[in-house]
Order: sequence, then C-alpha cells, then structure tokens
Amino acid sequence: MPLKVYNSYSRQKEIFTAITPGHAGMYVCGPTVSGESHLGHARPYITFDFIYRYLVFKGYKVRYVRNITDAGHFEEEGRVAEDKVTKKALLEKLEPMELVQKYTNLFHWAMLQFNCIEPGIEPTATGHIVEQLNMIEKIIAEGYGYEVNGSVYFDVKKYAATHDYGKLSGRIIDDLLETTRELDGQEEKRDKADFALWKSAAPEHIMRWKSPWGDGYPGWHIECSAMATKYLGARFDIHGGGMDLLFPHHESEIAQSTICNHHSPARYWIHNNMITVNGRKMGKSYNNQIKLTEMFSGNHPLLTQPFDPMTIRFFILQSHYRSPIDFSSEALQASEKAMKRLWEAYEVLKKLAIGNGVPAIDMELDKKIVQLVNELEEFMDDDFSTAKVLANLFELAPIINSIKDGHIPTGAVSTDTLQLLKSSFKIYLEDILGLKSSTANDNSALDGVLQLLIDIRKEAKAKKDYATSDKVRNQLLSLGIALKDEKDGSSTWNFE
RNA sequence: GGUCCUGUGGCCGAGUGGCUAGGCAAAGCUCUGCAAAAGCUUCUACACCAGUUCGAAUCUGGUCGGGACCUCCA
Repeated sequence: MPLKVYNSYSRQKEIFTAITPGHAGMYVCGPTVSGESHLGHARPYITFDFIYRYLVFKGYKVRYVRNITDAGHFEEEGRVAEDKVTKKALLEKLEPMELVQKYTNLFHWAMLQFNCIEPGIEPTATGHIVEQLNMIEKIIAEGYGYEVNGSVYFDVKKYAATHDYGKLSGRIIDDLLETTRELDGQEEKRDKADFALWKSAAPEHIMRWKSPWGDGYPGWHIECSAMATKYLGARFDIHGGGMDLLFPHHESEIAQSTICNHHSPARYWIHNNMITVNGRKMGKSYNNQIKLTEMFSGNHPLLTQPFDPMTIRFFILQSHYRSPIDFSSEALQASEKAMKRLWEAYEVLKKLAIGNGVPAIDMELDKKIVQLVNELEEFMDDDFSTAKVLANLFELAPIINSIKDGHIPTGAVSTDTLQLLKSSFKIYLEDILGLKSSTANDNSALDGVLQLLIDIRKEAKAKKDYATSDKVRNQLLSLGIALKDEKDGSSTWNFE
C-alpha cells in the first residue's frame, strides 16, 4: 500500500516516492530558543515525530534534521531594564549563549516529556554562519541579492519574473508589491516584497557576526536553506513546519535555494495546522499562550488541572494534523480519560495468554478484528490519519476487555488473530503514535508491598470484615493508587 | 482590502455522494459485599438558501458566521 501525503505545494495528496529509494530526507523548522515553548509549539514536533516514526515503519532510513534557531534579534523576555551600575557587572550582563542554552535545554526536556524521538541532526543557526554567508554571496553573484548599508536583501521582483514566487503560499506577487507596512529597514529595500538575507546589527544587538558587509546577523529564512542544503542536499524529500510558516518563511526558502542550488529544495511540503484558544491561534500577539511547563503543572488560569504530556500528545493525535485544534481544559480532560481507557485495554491485551494454532469459532468476530487491524495501515497511508487509527483501536478495546472478562468465550477468536492484535497494538500505539504509559509501574519493591496489602484485604474480605478491606482500598486511593477487584477474585492496582 | 481554510449531535472531533467513525458527558441494565473498572443498550447530527443528482454532511452557486496568512510566528 503506497503512502499518500498532502503536499502543500501542489495542494493535493500525492503518492510518496523517495528520491533515493529506501531513504528519506526530512527537514523540519525547529524552535526559536529565545523563549519558552508553549502548547502551540508542541504540535509540529509531535506531528513530525509520528511522521518520522511512520516513515521508519514503512521501511525508510530517515535522515531527520530539525534546526535550532538561536540567532537573530534576541531579547530576553521579562528582563527589567538594568541600571548603569549593574550593567557594568560582567555576570549581570546578558550573555547570548546563556539565554539560548537555557531555552534549548528546556525545549529538549519538553520533547522528552512528549516522547518525541530526537532528530538525527539538530543544527544551530549560529553554528552555520559560514554556510549562510556562502549562500548569500552566491545569491549576490547570481544577481539576486543586493547590499544596502551593510544589509543584504533578496530581489523578489527579479526572481518572480522567471520563477513562480508565491506558488507555495498561494500568493500573487502583484498583491505583495502593494502591501504597505512599516517595517525596520523597509526603506532600504528596492521593493516591499524583498526580504533580508543579512541584517546589519545596531549597537544594542546582542548577537553579531563579521561579514563582508560589516557586523550583522543572518536573515530569518537563510538558516534553514543553508542547513537543509548542507545535510540533505540541494533536493530532498520532505520539508515540514507549521502552516503559519508558509509565508513568508518557506516561500522565501524556496526562492533562495532555487537561486543558489538551481533546484527547488523539497519535493513534499507538509504543514501542520494551528492550536487555537477560543478559536484564536495561540501566539504571542494574542497573549493567549500556555507554556508547556504550565500545561504540565496546571498553573494557568485557563487550566482546571495539570495535564500529563501523554494526554497532550493523545489530544493532538485525536484530530488530523491539517485541522485546527481548539484547546480547552474540558477537551483535554476527555482525552485524558479516553487515553487511560485505551491504555488499560492495551495492558490487558499484553497480559493475555495466547496459545498456538487454535482456529476461530466465531468467524465473523475474527474477521472483524482482522479488518479493523488491517485498516490501521490504510489510515496512516492516507496522509497520516491518526484520528482514524485511534477510532479503530477504540473499537478493538471492548473486544479485548470482553475476551478477558469472558463475555467473549475463549477460542472465539483464533490465536493467530490474537497475536496480530497484540503486535498491532504495540506497533501503532507505541511505535507509531509514540504513546507510552504515563506512569511506569515497574518498581518491584512497590509491587511487592501492594501485593501484600492486596492479600491482607482479601483475607479481610473473606471474613466479611469490610471495614478493613475498605480502609485498605480507600487509603491507597488517597495516595493515588487504585485497587480493582477482578472477576476471578484477584485484585489489580494502578496509579490514578 | 487581497489570498486561503472552515461551520458536524450536550461537548470534542473523523468523514473519499449511497453503507449510523470514534471519544467525553448523560441515562438504563449486567457484574459486584460495596466501589471502581469493564460489558451491553439508548442519544442518527451535519450554519442557512437554492441548484446538480435516482440519491449530498460530502459537488456547484449564494447568504451569514468563525479562523489563518499577507508582520515575528509552530
């Protein structure tokens, strides 16, 4: 079954074919580490994580490159203006690398919480100034870049005369030329649609590098072009990022790379939609962002409780990556319960003893299970329909629970089908969707202690001493541990 | 203003013209010392108006609403 992906460039689903068979190169626009990541930032990284995981599942050797934007016009947020005395103290001074390191670390920590596989290469913009300068010089040499007062701009009008500038973002070049905006350095540009390749640094800019045109810093778009070219080549398979990057970022990347490498960079452009709050995009300008640390702690006016990173991942997986998701505490709560139920069915399935070579008695049920399982790959092949994958897994959950409860008799389903079910849950839930148990209970000492308590409670119950049995259960519950009495008389426990 | 996307049951959300996605919530039942969990059952919606079609949530046109981008933006 071929994988189909929606290509933003052609605005339709296309069959994915790799440039080099068996290999896939994927570049994803990474975070700008001048501040803390918020919920909206989590979406692309989770989206491209399951895309990466799925490509691996389909047998590709994937080179996954995601940059760290650590260069540009940076200011530390919330920093109070220093007085002249403290400004002189060396340790009080804002050290750019310190700022960037702080938020890079925080970003990595958050990605770990979300169970995102780290990219194979995570290049930083500051580590690739030379490559960017080379690229800018090449663009100038080709006649598409010009220098004004130490800044270098890309000549969009000239490019658009012979190239399709605006195709990716559905922009019409004449409209762009008409837009009137008050922007820094606007008067230096030959044309309003032009964008900066290199910006001359004013004295107060904390990050600056020497260049043929004086001290400055790279334009926003050039880093991705330079690093993608360096690690994936002039032409690679997938370029991804948020929809809000379509214009001007990705449109400009195409223009730069095309001039420099004489080839448009990516074959498939994949863009995830936004996370909104009350229908509004989560972002700085709307002042409605919820930081990831706030999500995890519940410490935010819009949150009624803390949310586990896996709940957030599950929440994102429940809708298609190209649809907007409206955030609400209620929706997250629903996801939390749903994920718990699905995961518990998976735990049941894992413990299910499966024999060998026993055929099915209930052929219809057996067939239904096989069909639901086989559809999983179809859904993922159809532009990564994670929501549909989850829907099928939810349809399988009651079947699993019924097998355990005995509502479905032993032998109704063939052992082959049970094995298929077991391996498929593992592959889709863990390997592809990247979910994991939020609380790993693999502590054998704790398990032993709880088994002891379960035994004591069982003895009390046998003597109809319900006061004692309820005390054990209630006290454990107040500690966040829930006991469940099973049909066969045993009890199991899990963290609430 | 321009370009594009979108409007689904109490809520969240899939939906490729015909075959009630799924989740959460709610109600009833089964199981249980009681719980919890689980299972079964119930709740058949597609903004509005026209059109195309044997048949439209799905296609076309219009009306109204929401949003994204056009500026840093995931």
